[in-house]
Amino acid sequence: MNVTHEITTLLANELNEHLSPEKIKALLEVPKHNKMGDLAFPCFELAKAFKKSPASIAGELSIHIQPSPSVVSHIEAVGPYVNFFFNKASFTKEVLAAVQTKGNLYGGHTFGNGKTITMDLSSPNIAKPFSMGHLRSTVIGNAVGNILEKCGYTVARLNYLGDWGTQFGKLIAAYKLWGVEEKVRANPIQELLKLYVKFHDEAKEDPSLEELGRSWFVKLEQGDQEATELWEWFREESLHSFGSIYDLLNVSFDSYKGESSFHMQSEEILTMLKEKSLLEESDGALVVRLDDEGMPPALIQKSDGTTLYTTRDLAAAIYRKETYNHAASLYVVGNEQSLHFKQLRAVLKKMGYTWADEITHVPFGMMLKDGKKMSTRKGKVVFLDEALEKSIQFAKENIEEKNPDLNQKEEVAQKVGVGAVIFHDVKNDRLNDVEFSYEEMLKFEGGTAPYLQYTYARAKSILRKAEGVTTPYAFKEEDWEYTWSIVQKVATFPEVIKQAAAHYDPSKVAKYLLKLGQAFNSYYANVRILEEGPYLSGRLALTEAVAIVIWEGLSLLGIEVPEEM
RNA sequence: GUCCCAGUAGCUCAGUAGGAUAGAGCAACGGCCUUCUAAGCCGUAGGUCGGGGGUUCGAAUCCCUCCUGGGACACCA
Repeated sequence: MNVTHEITTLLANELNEHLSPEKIKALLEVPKHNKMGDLAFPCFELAKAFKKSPASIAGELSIHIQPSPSVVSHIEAVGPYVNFFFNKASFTKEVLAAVQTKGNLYGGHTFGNGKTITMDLSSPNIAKPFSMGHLRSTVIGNAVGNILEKCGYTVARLNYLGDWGTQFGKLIAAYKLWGVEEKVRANPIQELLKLYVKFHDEAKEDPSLEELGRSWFVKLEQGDQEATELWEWFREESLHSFGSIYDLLNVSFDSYKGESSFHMQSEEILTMLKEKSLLEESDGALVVRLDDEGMPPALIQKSDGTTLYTTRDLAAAIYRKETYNHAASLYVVGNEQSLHFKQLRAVLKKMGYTWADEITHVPFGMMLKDGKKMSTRKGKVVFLDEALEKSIQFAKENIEEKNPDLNQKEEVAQKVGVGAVIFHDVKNDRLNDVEFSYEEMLKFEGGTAPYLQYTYARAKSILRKAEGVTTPYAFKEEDWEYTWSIVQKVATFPEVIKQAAAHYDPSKVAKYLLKLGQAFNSYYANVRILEEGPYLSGRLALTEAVAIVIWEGLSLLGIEVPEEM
């Protein structure tokens, strides 16, 4: 896999006065079409130096350079490009050997060096149903965490529960006005949501309700017994209900410390801000001005003396640095909060924390309903547990139709159904808004998790029938088109992981897996794998490599993979 | 009003540290199951890359401007 290195060196020898090896390596690109080889060197930039056309430079280079035939089989000048064709046999051997020895560790890196990265992810609000919106943070965050771990980082997943704030004052007020204990006990989340929605509806007619809600929050922050008991009850019920969703999604956390854990520190924060003369009073509230950063001021304390989101986030950020001594602190939170995180970082910096730069907001687009943001207040949300249930049910129907004799149908249906939902959420660029649609989510063909799970199951089915995978890695001449397409992709897995980690972008892994899956399915349809003869071992090794990479790739995305389906 | 994100095939999206004929998947149409799981494979059709300028040998990609959609912008989170 050091073909690139070899080619770079040869080019550098030829061009040492004009281009550095680093520059050459950066210029090398993978051609768009297979017929153009495996690596290409564009000669445009050399045209001025040589006072020749790029095409003639390419022509000359292609003659002068003579790589070892065991690495590059031949070179072709096509227009302004020098195209290199790898020695497929030796390259393939190298790739397959690497996958076989490393197994599921293939594609990993060590550059993380054990350094700790904290991740704020999922962070649902208590007393509200887990919505499709929170799924994004959970699933994207979890996948990013897995990918970072694969790169050698230690990841601390922090579920910073939305369990504090004025909204709970409103909820308590609503419960006191209209709540029926038995109803809430029987169906806590649904009932609490009803109360919350009702509160906002009624508040439109009767603005004094807002005041009532705020006053209950004041009581809560002051430790009022009745308020605290109700809040604790709501919180407990919520955690219970979230737990089953996290089990289903196969996500776990290192901490469930929510916002409520940090409002007590607000006094310290205020003191520190005062000492640095950062605090200003404005309309009875306390703010930190950020004009010099071109930002609106950050509100730190409301005029009724209660804390705000930002106050608690400041305390939490400091706590995280002190507790985890992180090298980076990621916040997997919706794009609509980007101003908040800019302010958070700016305030921390003003407070003198140089590590404020370690804070990185990893934003993602919204889950939309009818082209608009979903709103809990208006009751306009899609509940995740319902969506998962539907998807699992659909997976069951598919099994009954396509493979009724399958073992462990329930378990497989769960993996497929949940996998489809997760994949649907991570396959596209984080920043894209997603219009929620069951039709889209319950698609089990084409670019979906079930497609990849199915591809894996087919590969495993073949490997089960074979008597183990051995060498030699030899390949039939007429199969190379299909074989090579797979080998190329398997070879780039490590680079894909690296890119995904660098951009905190799991969709790169998802896209990559789809390409690999397509290549293998095409191979499967055109090449008979289980055919006795001198090439059997090579085909099995290739099949195994694909299975390993798909399994590992899906696992990184947080998707479980059944052995059969 | 200010700032942020986005606009690529009928739909959902790739492709952006500028590069060779703009790619997938759905949907449509036509093929392929007496042989390794048809949740699959092969093929056909489908595009003034939102509009207009500019930089460049070369722009979906960089700059300017306009249009459209969404979001954020002081006592919600």
